Amino acid sequence: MSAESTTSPKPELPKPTLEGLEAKWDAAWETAGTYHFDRTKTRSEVYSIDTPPPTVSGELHLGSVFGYVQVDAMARYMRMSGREVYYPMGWDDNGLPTERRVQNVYGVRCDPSLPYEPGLVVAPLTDSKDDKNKPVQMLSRSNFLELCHELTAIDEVTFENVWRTVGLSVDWNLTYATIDDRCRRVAQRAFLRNLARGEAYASEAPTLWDVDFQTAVAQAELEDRDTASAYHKLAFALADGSGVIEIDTTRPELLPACVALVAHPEDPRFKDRAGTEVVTPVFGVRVPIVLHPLADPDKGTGIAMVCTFGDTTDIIWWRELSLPTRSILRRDGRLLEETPEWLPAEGAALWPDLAGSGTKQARRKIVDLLTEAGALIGDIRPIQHPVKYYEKGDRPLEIVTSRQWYIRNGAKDPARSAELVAAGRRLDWHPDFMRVRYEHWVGGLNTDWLISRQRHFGVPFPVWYRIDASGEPVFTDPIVADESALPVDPQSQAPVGFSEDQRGMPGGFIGDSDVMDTWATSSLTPQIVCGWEEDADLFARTFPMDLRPQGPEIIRTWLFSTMLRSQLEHGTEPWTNTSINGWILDPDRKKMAKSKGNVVTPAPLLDKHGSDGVRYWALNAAPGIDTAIDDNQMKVGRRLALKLLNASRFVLGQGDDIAGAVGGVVTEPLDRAMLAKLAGVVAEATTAFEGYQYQRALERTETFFWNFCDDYLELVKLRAYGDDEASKSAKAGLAIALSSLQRMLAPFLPFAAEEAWSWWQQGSIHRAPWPSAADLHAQAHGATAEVLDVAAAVLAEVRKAKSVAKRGMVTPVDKLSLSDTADRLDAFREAEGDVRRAGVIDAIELVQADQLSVVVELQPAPPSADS
RNA sequence: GGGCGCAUAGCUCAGUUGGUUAGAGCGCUGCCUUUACAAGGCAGAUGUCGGGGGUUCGAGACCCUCUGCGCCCACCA
Repeated sequence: MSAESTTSPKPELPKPTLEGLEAKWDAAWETAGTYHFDRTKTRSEVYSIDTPPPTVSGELHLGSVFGYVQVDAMARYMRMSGREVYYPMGWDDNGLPTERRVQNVYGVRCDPSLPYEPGLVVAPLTDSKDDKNKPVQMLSRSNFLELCHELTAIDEVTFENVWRTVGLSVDWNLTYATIDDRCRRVAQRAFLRNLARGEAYASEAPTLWDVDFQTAVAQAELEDRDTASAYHKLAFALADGSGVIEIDTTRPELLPACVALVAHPEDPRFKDRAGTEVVTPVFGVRVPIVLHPLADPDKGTGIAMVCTFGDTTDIIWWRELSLPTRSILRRDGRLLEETPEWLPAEGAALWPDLAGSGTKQARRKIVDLLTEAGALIGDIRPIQHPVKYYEKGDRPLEIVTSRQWYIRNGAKDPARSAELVAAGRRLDWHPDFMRVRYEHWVGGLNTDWLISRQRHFGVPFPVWYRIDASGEPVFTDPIVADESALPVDPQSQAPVGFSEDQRGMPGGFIGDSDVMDTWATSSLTPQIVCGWEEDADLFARTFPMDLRPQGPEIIRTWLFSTMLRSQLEHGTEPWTNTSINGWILDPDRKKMAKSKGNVVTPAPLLDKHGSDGVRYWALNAAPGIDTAIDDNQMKVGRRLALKLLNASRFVLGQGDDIAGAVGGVVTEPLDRAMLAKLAGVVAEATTAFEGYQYQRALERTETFFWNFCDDYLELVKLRAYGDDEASKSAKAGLAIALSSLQRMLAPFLPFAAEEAWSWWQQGSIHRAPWPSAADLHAQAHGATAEVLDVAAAVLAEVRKAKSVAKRGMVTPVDKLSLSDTADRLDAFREAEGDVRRAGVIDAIELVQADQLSVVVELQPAPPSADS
């Protein structure tokens, strides 16, 4: 073998580049089925992941990429460590976000009273003037639903492309959408079972209501927003004519709905007046003074106006004090058209002017009336106070009475609540402190889970109601669908024993017109993906699942409700682990949110830094830890990926049979020391991954890899040239370490790792076995890392001396004096030849001493041309 | 009002059950085109570990307390 053939990189090795790796390897993995689930594996061999189905609404944001990449790194580690990973992907396309998006994109609204128009084509709105001025187009329910399906199908393709670009190792044969047939079947089946067991029930009750979307909302979907409001002090005349009682209210427009005044039972100012009556100003309605401990003597004037219904406390007072119901709001948030029958003549006379007003308009009018009547005392005092909103809504929630479906969630059942807390404690949480949020939520529930929504694009309740002879629906005894017929649409299908022409007729039936909230379906993702009641074989291999990854903000919704459904249906936890990702913060450390307008989309960053670069940034954050968006970290990741390619290229240029060197024997002390050190890093990384601490595995691996490049590679590269035993040992060391390092970086940098692996190995690195610390230890033949540590330390001193002297690294060293302990001098002697070559050192003097000290005498600089 | 988390270099963050002189990257400064890598490499400077108490032979880490920030929850007249 000639000298040239071993001293330059082989020409056929490609010039390392990160460009295009994403598309290249995504296609290759798809073709090879690299991530296809092997369903011959048994439950103990399988690692199943309950992937969060992202809401399909336009664009993914960087926060999603952050969380999903962290899960993917775990999935890749699990796969390499020998588990068969079950990794599906879902799309949450069911529900309000999709309806809202369809309304905006196409300029349409749903009117369920319209007939279906087959073949109707609706084009998305453009930015043109014509489209902007176009009136809203009203569509039948079926046409509207068709558009929902059409748009989500487009969005799902976009989403899948992003996920493929960031390298999620999902099995793309295993996708679901929360509105698809399978999900509707599972959601309806689970509901029917809840109903049969008494866990689901319908109830007519006051509920929080969004007047824009015209639907009920659940406790979990509420958020408080600080909202401008104002105190109005109103005078209520005592019915016996002996004076007035003043109350403060922020909702004067609800005065016609006032049913009582309430004070604290111990409040000396009011307790003796309990049972007496006052007269509402302007409207002249007589209402009682009542006592209840929730009335706070320190708030306002210490006595409050109870209306049906101004806030949730009103509901409690109304229920516990058996007050009458006097609702004045319609479901669209406007005042009733017809004059309320409880108003006396004086109040009734005012109504025609108020009827149909929005709440703001009504407030102005009633304030004017109060002012005229002299019943508004003092100034209106503006305040900011928290008001309940639907998290996706724009106007404060109102409270209306309506018939809704609920699932018992422990809010009214301490035993069930305790079971749910206990189930949460059997889960392994990553990080553990997130468990507290779950426990607080379970403990703080005050109503059962309201699952019905008065919307269109969702899973229908699979029930119908008989219509009695007088034409009224009978809600007490619903007709339920048969499980074998699911999914059903009671709006378009008749129940067994009836025909479609009996719909709405006396003696006939009507279908339940509500749909389930999205969470009522997504709380069943383990049942959906594992084939509950549809694929018993798959279910046995995948359920209960291993991991539920998700965001912290949906512990109260998704995590809790999934736990609840699984407990109710299976009596078990749906998974054994849950990992909760942190937030993405913008560079000012503010949470990224659409409402703040600081959302960052992933595409430009992926383009600029490459998927491996973006992944590196995301994977530096531990589970549950918030992270600021940081371009620098992405650059560092990109550089690490490029370094992996370059180092691989270099090692693979060390001979024709470098792949064979993986099976070689490492004999030289320096090489053995390196493998000993590597074995330790593998052990640490493995332990870290098993504890879901992927970021620690990355940090340890990365540190070793840079030291490997800076020190070990430099120390052995000259020895590796050649064909003697020492050269073979170096090549074996290089090959074994490279193979290990590529695999250890593969979960983090799947594209660069696969590219470098493909240069010398068969098959995908992502199906290659995770390196074994024990094997590496055996190959090190009992060595410790000391020889490498000493040699690297001395080489660093030599480099430093040259750097301080502002000389090049190839500058020869005339003499090196090394002082150190006897043990470390012995270790140094083992690698003396390597250090001598790497540092270009002539003479070496060793002096026994207490600690390391190095004196470097450089060859004198040649006379400089310009000095 | 209650709870959880965070506070370490100019910036972003490590620092596992307490244990030598607290680390990395970015940024900054200097040097080097060297045979894998100049979109690179090598090297250098940089800290009252938020404040105050306490436990301990020893505290960035454990306890108490205060301050600031973030998030979650809460019946918000």
